Amino acid sequence: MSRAAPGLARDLPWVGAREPWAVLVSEVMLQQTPAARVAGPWRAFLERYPTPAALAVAPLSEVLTAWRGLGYHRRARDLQRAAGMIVERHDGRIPTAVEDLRALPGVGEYTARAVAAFAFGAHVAVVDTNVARVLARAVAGRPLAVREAREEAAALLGRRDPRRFNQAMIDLGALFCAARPRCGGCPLARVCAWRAVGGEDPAPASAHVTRRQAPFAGSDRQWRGRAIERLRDGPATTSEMHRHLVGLEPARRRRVLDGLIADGLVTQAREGFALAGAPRVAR
DNA sequence: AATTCGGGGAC
DNA sequence: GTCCCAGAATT
Repeated sequence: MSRAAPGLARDLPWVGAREPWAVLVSEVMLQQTPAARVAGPWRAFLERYPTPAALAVAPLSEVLTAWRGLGYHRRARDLQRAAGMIVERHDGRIPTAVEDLRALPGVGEYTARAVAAFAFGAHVAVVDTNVARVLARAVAGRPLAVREAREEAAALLGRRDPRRFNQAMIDLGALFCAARPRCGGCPLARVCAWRAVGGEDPAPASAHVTRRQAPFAGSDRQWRGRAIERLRDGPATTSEMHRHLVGLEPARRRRVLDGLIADGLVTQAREGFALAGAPRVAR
């Protein structure tokens, strides 16, 4: 495995990986999830599901358990659906074209381009939250629209190696040009447009990347997570589930559980609830 | 264009 | 406590 410049790149296991399935799994796990938290689950997931075909035939309940610690459980569902599409439509191999990658569930503009660049060496630039900050601050010194950010990234890429360029941009954004800037030691400090221009931080208003989130405490999201976590230990009777969600008013409890069922993450039988796709257990 | 979706670490 | 994380789908 190749490795980016020591001292700049973080020690993350997927950096330098080129196997397309491994790259796709990493990029999906990294969506809105701190990189440091992904490392462990990524290795374990690939060991358990080394190919798209292996994931496609697994019970979703098992996949959701392998997803523990990552959150955003619909990503796991979509990744499994993507694996099924890869098996059926692409002969089990990850498609190479950005357009075909983009058609997979859970694969948006960033992820499609990241897989194309990192797995296949395609000559495309990625713009994630890290890159968007670097472009807005160091390059432009002003807020950038989504389209402008993509154009700036492509222009900067030029004829460089897309793997190293994109990784370097991401690492600059993660290590120095972070949400809370750490300009001391930043390799770009001498040429940074924002430092030259001054004024307000141009990053938050750029590229629709830094959006504020609703409070998590007490939210439906928190209760959904609590319900999923309970079901990772196995099926729950209705009363067991209600006991586990104590403190949640019945109307919201119904909404939360119905939402999980509508998302295809949970099934409800007359005995109670279980993670979707769980093998039937005789009693 | 605005919401929804997890959960934990940094501060 | 607040902020934010290698976004995407839905409404």
